[in-house]
Amino acid sequence: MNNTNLNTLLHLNKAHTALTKRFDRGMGNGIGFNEFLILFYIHQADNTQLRRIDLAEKIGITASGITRLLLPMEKIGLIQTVANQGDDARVRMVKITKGGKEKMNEAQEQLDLFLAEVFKCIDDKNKELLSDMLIQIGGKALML
Amino acid sequence: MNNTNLNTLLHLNKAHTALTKRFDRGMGNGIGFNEFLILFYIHQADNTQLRRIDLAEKIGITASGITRLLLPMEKIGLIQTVANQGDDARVRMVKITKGGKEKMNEAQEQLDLFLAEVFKCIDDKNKELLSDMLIQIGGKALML
DNA sequence: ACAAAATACTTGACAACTCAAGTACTTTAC
DNA sequence: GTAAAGTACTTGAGTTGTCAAGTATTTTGT
Repeated sequence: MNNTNLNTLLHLNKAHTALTKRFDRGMGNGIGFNEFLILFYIHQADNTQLRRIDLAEKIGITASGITRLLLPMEKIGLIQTVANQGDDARVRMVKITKGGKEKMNEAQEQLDLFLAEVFKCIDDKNKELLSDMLIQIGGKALML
Repeated sequence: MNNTNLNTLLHLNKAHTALTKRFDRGMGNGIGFNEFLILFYIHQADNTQLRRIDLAEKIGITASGITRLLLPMEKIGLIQTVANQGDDARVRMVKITKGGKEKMNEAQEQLDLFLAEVFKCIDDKNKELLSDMLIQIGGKALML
């Protein structure tokens, strides 16, 4: 038994650490991979703002982790907390600042160039298939 | 522009965190995912022993991280350091103990069951394709 | 209508790393 | 043959999270 499933997980783990660590040392311009993800997801959201808990769920860390990550980001001026304009007084919306948007764009440019190289040898059809499988895997893992 | 490459990375990131966190809370029987990987890779190696630096490279953390992770594992009796029997006095070989092997087998059984469920909806042909793509991606990321 | 459960966060204590620098060996180059 | 560079590892200090527990608010069930 070659244990294909486990080996796939091993390869997924290695690809992930290789990609994120490559980002952290050299592409982020001072921000880490998860900090980039935070900026990116906020920027994509309606009104460029998101609830902390949704952010946590999207990037796969705990609510407490989000609190910890956002604190220095707010001090540096990459994001800002918006007083709840909805009806729920528990939520604190996070919004991206102009400075945060600039930082994100810089990082994304470099990341796009890098990813283009990394994915160059994979054709579009397979790239789509890869994406779909990863979505399925991630979804299943959360359910079980 | 849908930015497919970046989206693929996002899905990869999410699948990875979902899988490893699922392992950490509930399947490891007290050991974390990286600790499991350490045991697994040592067990697979010739003579069931490995250099610390090779272990670090395999699981994608730094040499210093390995030192830090191995310390409590040796205290608990999952691994043991073997005096260098080679010619190089710098290396400290890590060997898996009987207890470590048992712990690994328990964890691997649970992990295999879990992974079988996660990968159930992906047929063998695509699973192989997925593995190959992940290997390519991980390799490329380290080179660039 | 109101107690119980759930949700959105924050906080203290701690785990799992990283980076830079240091030690101890080994290899390379002249 | 020896100085310089490289490799294998450890250590101190800091970062990036986690988990368990707490607060404040909202939802649910009766």
